[in-house]
Amino acid sequence: MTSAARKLLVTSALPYANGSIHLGHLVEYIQTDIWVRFQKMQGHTVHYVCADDTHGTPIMLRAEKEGITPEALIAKVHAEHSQDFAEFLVDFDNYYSTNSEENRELASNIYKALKANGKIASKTIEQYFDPVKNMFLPDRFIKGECPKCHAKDQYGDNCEVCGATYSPTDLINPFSAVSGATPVRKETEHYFFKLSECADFLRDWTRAGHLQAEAANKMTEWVGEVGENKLSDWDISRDAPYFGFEIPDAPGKYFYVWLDAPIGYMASFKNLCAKNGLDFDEYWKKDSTTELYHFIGKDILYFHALFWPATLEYSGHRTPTSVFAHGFLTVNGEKMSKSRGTFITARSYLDHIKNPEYLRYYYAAKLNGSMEDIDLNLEDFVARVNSDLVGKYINIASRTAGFINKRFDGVLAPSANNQAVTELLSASSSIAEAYAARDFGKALREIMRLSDIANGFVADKAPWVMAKQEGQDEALQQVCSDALEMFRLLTLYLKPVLPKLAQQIEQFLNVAPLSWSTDALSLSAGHRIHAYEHLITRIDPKQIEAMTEANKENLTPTPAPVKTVAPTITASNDVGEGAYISIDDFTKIDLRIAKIVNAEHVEGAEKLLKLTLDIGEEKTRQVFAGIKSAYDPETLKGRLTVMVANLAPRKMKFGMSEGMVLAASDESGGPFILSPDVGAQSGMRVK
RNA sequence: GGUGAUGUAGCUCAGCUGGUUAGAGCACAGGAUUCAUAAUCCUGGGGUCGAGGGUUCAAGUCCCUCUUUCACCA
Repeated sequence: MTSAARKLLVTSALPYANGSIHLGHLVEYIQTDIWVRFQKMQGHTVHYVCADDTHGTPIMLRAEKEGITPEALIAKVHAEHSQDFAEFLVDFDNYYSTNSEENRELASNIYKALKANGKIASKTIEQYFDPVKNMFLPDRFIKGECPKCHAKDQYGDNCEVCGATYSPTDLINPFSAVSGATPVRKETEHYFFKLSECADFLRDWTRAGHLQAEAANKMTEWVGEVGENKLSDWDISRDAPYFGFEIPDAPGKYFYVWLDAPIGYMASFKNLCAKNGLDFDEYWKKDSTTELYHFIGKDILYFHALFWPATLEYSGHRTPTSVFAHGFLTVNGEKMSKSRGTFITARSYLDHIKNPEYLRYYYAAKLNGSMEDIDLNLEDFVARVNSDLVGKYINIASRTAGFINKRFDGVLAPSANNQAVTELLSASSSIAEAYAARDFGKALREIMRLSDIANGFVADKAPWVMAKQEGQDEALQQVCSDALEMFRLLTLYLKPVLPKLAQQIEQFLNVAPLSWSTDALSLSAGHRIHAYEHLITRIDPKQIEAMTEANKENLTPTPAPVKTVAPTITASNDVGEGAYISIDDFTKIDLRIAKIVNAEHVEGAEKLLKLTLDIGEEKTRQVFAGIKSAYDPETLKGRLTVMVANLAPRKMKFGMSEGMVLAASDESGGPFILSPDVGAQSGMRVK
């Protein structure tokens, strides 16, 4: 281990100010926080900064939808995010916002520097424009028919049905997801960062050890070999209306959110400098000797390993020391899913499981510094926390402190160099190495092995036998003191992961805050500890059940959730709060009489029936409805009912669901599907 | 489709540059123990290391083909 004090600036990726923090996000913040805490415990100077990523079209449209200003929206989200992070013990030195004066100034200056360096070009391009909303449309806000498989209602960049990728101009019958209008193609001038001219720099940079090996391989694919030019220029401007920073010399043009987002790392740090009197340039100037680390998800490697270093390099700044990418989170082996109840927000976890350190421990046990995805297996989570933390680790104090307090008035015996204690002590450097390498899983495996040694030591010495014998007081005090010394070391080793528990234990042991430099300072003779109280409790599997249950989206009448269609049509949650809708809003819903021509069970689906509906179109519609509990498919065939015909089709595990059948239900029963009166025909509009 | 990863006991994962009978934790079975939040300790069962081919004295570890899962393709 290096002992010289280093200066580190560490970041986690900026969460977008458009939604809540969920367990997937937390992998990264917990990973970074553990690493940062470890580095601080090593005595290094570390600044950990982050911010909300606040710009872009989705934020603008969502604010509009909620009837508030973007500033109000991002302020609200900022408060929520800050609270979530604080409760998960993610200890940022500064949590800021990309919508700040510091960021505006830095983004402008970087842009000017790039321009002065000849790295900015302007070009007229043709883009889809929404004539009703009077705005250019990002790819994700244009929908239409897939040019390959002709699936309807696909996004402008790729088809969710056949997986084809294309540009929005390839879509058949495109429409704006914002207004529904048919977009027109319109010319506009855009500014580009000439990334193509940075290929040589990036080829070298990506291979110079700043990236994990897998990431570097991936970059080679993108940058291309020498002589090959695979990089194209990067479009960094957007037209008004856009929520972001206006480009200094270009009225009506704004920086693309991905330009100013990473600059937000700098801005957050600059804001911290102003508060703490730190020297901004020491960390960002071209030949800085400080270290800069970015923790990110593998999905945004492109931005952090190509755009970002190039932006820094050609604007006269230092480049990152390392970019650490991690994989995604799966829950019970599958992508997080709202219908399975595994799309769990930070808040929901806190409400049900309460203790954030359990999740920190489990994630740490799974993280190894690679880009592999990690799985949160909820059963394993319970078993691991209960067994490792309660059964093994905390048990050491629980089973020995009582003797010390009752028999020796809390006073410890002088530390005797016994073999078990020595072994725990000598593991210090290998555990530190594992932490430094972000192989937290390895560190925790080692720590649990040491916990086993400690428990084995206690079982071997059997202090409870000594307690009943005459003249064994000294030995009893010695054994328990040694066990508590081992407990102190284990607490030190676990502290980056379990900072709050460690703090409580420091109090119980009556010691100063533990750090790596104090590992050898064993509890001295005559040291007095406080009474032991239970510090953590086991997780009841019922808590997990309740949590997933609470996160299950209501599957009735159909699992097509309004939340996952285009952000612009996201329903607000204020139904029932007296919010009225206009007749125009209502007429947007195309309700039709549908004849159920076929109904069948879906293999593997607990709640769904697959319905084939005739609504007078050439083709029938396939709809998955969550009504299995109440209906036998046979009794449905031939019936008429009512369906929403223009609901965005949704890809489900079992196929596409092309609409939604209406049904009534509440806690007392249901679902009950609707039937029209006699005379109604398939395809009739309901209004 | 292309590229990069990935597939090791029921579950979650270790296995470095190829080298003795493939490891851990949980779960399971038997025993011990009662200090401790039914915690702990000892012993044990359980794997053709995704499939097939190849290189080698020797392959989970290298090469080829196929396959699983995931991501990326601006």
